[in-house]
Amino acid sequence: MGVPLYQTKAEFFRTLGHPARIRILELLAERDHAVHELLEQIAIEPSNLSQQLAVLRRTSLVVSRREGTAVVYSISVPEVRDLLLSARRILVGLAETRSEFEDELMVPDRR
Amino acid sequence: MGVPLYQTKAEFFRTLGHPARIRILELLAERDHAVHELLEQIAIEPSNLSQQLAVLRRTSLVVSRREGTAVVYSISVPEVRDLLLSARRILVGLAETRSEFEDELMVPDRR
DNA sequence: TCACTATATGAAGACTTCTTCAAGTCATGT
DNA sequence: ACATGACTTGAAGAAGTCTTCATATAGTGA
Repeated sequence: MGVPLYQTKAEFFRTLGHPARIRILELLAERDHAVHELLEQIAIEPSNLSQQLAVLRRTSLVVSRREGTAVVYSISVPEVRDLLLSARRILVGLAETRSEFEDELMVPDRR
Repeated sequence: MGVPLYQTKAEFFRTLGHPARIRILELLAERDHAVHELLEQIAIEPSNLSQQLAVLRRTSLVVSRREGTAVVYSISVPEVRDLLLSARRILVGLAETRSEFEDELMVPDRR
């Protein structure tokens, strides 16, 4: 309480605002992954991956558990899937709008 | 198209990652607003508001038109509403998770 | 216990984003 | 033409985020 919702929302979106973190969430949306599995899919340094996982952990978007020698991550809020889908839809919409606009620019006199 | 989708998505979420921009989108999701109307609702300096509107314009999330002496903004992608709702749902979920956890901390020995 | 692999953390410089200030544009009424 | 109100823009320092490096910790098997 105290912190206004729009502030919290902004912080939330900011934690999604990084390519590696998006990829992590997309992979975890499919199924749980150990850190070394994420590392195979995402081309960044291990310590950088760890940092990004830490960001996601801080906001409780993911949780980790140790399994023997590996650490396995999973999404803690399944609704994140909807959000990522929503975002994709919006981006596709924006891309279309933009390319229509570019068409007009390319063929300006054609009705 | 060159730029990978997760990169584009990250940029998109980053443009949502600011309290003023969230408020702007929420207000515009209700109805179109002139800049001076936004200014009444959002407590920031006019030039700051303008900067934030510029960010939203650059990503084509909003469009502006001049109406006489005023400039009126509107949302260009209606799906943004779903996204904001999705986000709210997730945040509520997270808040609940966290407060359950805090309950455990406060009453640790009680089953 | 030691060496090894898997992962996390702290710190620092590079880089980006914010806020504010000063100055600029654009319509309107006089 | 000018003054005014409504907004925008560019620049600059402050504040925040990224990436990398060095170091730390936790299991595992020899």
